Amino acid sequence: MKSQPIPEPAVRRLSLYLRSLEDLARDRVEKVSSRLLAESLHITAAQLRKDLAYFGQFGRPGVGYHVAALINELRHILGTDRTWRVVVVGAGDLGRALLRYRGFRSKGFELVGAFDVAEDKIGQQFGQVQVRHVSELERVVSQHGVRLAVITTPVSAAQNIADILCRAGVKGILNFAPTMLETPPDVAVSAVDLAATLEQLSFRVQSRSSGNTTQSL
Amino acid sequence: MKSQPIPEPAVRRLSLYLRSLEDLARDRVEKVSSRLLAESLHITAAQLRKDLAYFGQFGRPGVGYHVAALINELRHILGTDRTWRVVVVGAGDLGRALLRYRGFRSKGFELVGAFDVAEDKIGQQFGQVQVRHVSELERVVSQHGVRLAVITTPVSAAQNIADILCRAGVKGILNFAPTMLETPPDVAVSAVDLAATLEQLSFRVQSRSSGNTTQSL
DNA sequence: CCCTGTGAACCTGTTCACAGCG
DNA sequence: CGCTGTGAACAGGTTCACAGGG
Repeated sequence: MKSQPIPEPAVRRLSLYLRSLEDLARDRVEKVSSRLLAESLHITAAQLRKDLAYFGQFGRPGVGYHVAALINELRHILGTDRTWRVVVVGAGDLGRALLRYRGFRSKGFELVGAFDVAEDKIGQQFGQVQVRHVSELERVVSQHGVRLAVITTPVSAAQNIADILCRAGVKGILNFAPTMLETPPDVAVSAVDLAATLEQLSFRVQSRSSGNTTQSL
Repeated sequence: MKSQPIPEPAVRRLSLYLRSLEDLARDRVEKVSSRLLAESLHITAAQLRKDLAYFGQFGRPGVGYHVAALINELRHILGTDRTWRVVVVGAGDLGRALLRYRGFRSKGFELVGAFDVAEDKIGQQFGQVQVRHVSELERVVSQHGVRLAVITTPVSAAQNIADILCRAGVKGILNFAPTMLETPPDVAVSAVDLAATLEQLSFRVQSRSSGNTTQSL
């Protein structure tokens, strides 16, 4: 495995491969070919093999990939073979929905804190965590070594929260506020813009150039 | 404006341009150069000009773009200059959060129906709409000519719901269930996979190759 | 023979640099 | 002179096709 520049789209697809592999493992499938794994994802087999090849040699010619082994490899590559502590800032409808979502834990993410400024939300419990005031955010994040955060605040608060998070040592932010966050270069930001995603659909439907491409952020 | 193949990423950026322009309009800014509009989005001015050029000539040399006019153009291109009726299937935490989210209306999307199978949810009101049983889904969608839908059901139900939606005439699906939907080629699917998005962050943080790229689905 | 890993060819999208208009 | 629109050069990703292992 030589150190190469990894295509960004390849990393996105890794998550899809992992999800499919976990499905296969649940069905007690032990090995799988690139063809079989790729086709349900509407990806070519060559693409899948090349994506994996950026990170190492995991398959066996004539056989395919060992499902359990590849799952472990992918989790290791993605960094989810250990648990990441995550805080959620903004306990509105969306924030609360995320706090109660049970799909994160098994993927290696543990929601350890929720924050808001509204007095009536402070102290309420959603999922496993109680909502604290934002004034405690910086202390909690740095004390617990939290490195990932989710922002579900209104646009008006988002940049300020991002600044606090960066000061406290967060290295990755999942941003649901429809605004561009300015962060230091060592802090990664992924944005989920629901309105923009609907606009994409609108465009594709309207222009009938629809190609049924499923994109996963 | 010649008919060309439009780069898919260009369309995604259109939503970002539109959002920035709407911000400018709110601040009573009347014209803007490609440089100014691009820089806050961390995009090059040439990129922005080329993206717009796929759709027409909207700027004036020496001046820039007229904010209000370009907003209208972009809305027209995206198809959001008219209102799209949207149904939400799955009234769990996430579905309810979307139903209450007020950011869709102003972008041209109107949530007109919510559906679930849980008896205790049927009849409850979230946002402007009441939850109906999924058995009514096909009828409501086809009667009202709904063409966009959001799926927030568990994975186990998602494909079945997608089939119903497609039968009823839906042409675009925003899918939050972490599974690949099979749809006819004339139905567009956009997927938002929250766990996968966190995995991307995990990877970027872990490998410290973080380049602070904000991607918007 | 089936399947992986991979260089090479291909294609798509981005950046550059400049002609031309206001 | 500033700024747009655009062909041309460039970069990044994807697909192809095949060598080689089991």
